[in-house]
Amino acid sequence: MKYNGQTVDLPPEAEEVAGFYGAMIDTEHAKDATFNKNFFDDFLKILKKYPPKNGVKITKFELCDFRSMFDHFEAEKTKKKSMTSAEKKTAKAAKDALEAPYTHCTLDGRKEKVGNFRVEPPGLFRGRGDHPKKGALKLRVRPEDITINIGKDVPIPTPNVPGTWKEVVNDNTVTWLANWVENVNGNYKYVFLAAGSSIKGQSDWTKFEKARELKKYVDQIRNDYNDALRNKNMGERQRATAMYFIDKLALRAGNEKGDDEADTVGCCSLRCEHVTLEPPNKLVFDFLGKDSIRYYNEVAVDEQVYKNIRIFKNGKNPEDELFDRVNTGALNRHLASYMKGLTAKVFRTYNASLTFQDLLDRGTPEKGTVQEKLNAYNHANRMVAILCNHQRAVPKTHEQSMGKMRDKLRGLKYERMKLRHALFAIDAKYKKDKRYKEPESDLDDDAIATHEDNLKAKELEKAEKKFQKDNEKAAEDGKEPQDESVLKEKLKEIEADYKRLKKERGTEKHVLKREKPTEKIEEAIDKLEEKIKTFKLQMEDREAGKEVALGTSKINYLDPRITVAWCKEHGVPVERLFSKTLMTKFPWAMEVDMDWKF
DNA sequence: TCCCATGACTCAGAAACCTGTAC
DNA sequence: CGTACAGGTTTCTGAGTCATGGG
Repeated sequence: MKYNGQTVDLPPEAEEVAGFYGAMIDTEHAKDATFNKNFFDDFLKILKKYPPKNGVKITKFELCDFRSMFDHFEAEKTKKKSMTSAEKKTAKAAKDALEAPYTHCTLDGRKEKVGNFRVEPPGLFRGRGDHPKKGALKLRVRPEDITINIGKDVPIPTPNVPGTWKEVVNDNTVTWLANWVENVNGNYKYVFLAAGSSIKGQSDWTKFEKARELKKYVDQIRNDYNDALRNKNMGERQRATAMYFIDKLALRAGNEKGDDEADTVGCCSLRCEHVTLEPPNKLVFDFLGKDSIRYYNEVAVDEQVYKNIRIFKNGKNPEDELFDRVNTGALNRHLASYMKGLTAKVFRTYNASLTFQDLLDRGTPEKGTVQEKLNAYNHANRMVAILCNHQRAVPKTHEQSMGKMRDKLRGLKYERMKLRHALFAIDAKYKKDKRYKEPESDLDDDAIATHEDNLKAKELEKAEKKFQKDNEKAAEDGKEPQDESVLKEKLKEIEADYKRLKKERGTEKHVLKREKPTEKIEEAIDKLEEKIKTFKLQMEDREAGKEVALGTSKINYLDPRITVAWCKEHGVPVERLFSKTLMTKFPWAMEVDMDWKF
């Protein structure tokens, strides 16, 4: 790196930290003031211990230049990319062989896959949202930091780097294999078994069975909280209102958070500023939830809920707690009084899976194609993801791919228009036919001209390419190449075709290249009509789903047995919906029969 | 008895990686 | 038939939930 234009000769310990930042100068993190401050504070501490060997004094972040480090990492990436596939394969095999001893463990005599067997490498803490500690240096973890949890009387594994374990315990009441305390927030980090392990599978099954059990109690719970919405005791009334939100809106419980964390909220920790009243009965929620993801929802609510929120907000400041007499502990204890193990998060699982089952039952076309059924499935999946507010960043290529789709749609409409005009040219009576009246609204003369230009350009290019290829082939076969005039003739033909099309513009008449009887044209229009319709739907779907993440609900909230049973009932291969990892995550769900319901 | 820190687990989106497909 | 790249899959680790236990 450079400082104030001067090259800095850093010892490896300091160079590593500078490199962590250098690799990130092109990211959003490097534009964040908190991130930069935290990084630089920690960098200075490291520099104090490992000062530049050439005596440069680093004191100001603004004078640091990490560009050369960034370029270095980019070059490394490019080098890696440019390896031949054979080289990549060898490199991967070598890495796999090195890691093979650590990927599995023995649990009760069975071989089980370990999830995160690599310890987290050092780096800069990538806190989400306005995390006050983002950018802080996350230290390298050494054996001395790690506690391992193994069976009694089994040999103690040797660390793969020099050092000795912090501690070796034999605790069979927990599922972790190793843990350490991370230095930035003081949180525990664990090595667990993989998602497909027996332990995780068992726990997943329990989770969904618990959610199903809620079905037996949910009516009573709803009756009770609806009554309690009017309770004279404000604590009870607040709790009932909170339960209403957790149940109807699938909000998270909302534990209290500290000052050293990002300011995010859930149900119990909502502040007055997060909910506004919109007469006569609408509430507008606007707050940052888990991962600092915005929750925005305008929703019509029960009249009494609306009144309650007005009462709870009365006389309070925006930054005051909306439910000042409710906390997650008390709420969960209340829920547990209905059913053993019932907590706020069970409602999310319950409502997600039940909604999904219901949408599938009502929305799957019995006689549709597999694709149509898959569309119904994805739609149901999306509705659940929206309910749970599972978001993603809009894909970088979204606008581009929408543009391409719009072009394609215009192309289809153009084709349909030409077919209609062909009918009109044959018999003017078709103009009166309702079916062919609909004008292509987004196909004005300009659009048509552009489209035809594009088509022409493509055809010309294609013709040239074909000509070249034919000649190459001829040369290979030892034949004479075609004369240049053949190509010229062809190009001329194309030009003439488009000249004709240009003349047709505005006449509502078209002569097909190959003559067709009117029935055939009508048939073709119908087919095209269908194609346009489904394509439009596809476009709308893509636009509506650009910010919705489907994976989270599929992995965590939707009982996999719903999917398996649905697949069996509708003859859809499960592999179309579950990736390899999901297949290994849900082996316990695969045997249900087709009429299983959540 | 309550409250609050601790600990262990699930759930979350981004980034890295891989793969199928359109050209 | 190779290649580029878009979109799907897997990995990574941060951010929640919630039970427990000790003061």
